[in-house]
Amino acid sequence: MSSKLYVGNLPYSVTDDSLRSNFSEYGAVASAKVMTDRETGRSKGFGFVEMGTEAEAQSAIDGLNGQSVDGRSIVVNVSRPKEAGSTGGGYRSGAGRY
DNA sequence: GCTGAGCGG
Repeated sequence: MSSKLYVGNLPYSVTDDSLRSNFSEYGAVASAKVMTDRETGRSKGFGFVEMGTEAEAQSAIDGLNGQSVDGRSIVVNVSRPKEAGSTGGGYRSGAGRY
């Protein structure tokens, strides 16, 4: 399931609805969650968006990754990318596959 | 009405 997208470097103006709207353009958004600080109530600057399918997720990445939003380049990538190579250390094989 | 780590629960 690589339909989970990690969105980082987001402006504090972005909210769950904003992410959903932005990702909704590229596909069906299963769930959009912006990590807003519970204590201060401000956005942490990153969020998570889960698409219906991986294709839509990749489409959203290809469309929103590295794009300038609010004058800042946002980062859109699959949640917890699997770094191929090294054995052990990091994430275990299973989730994360292009 | 601001600032800035980046993978939530």
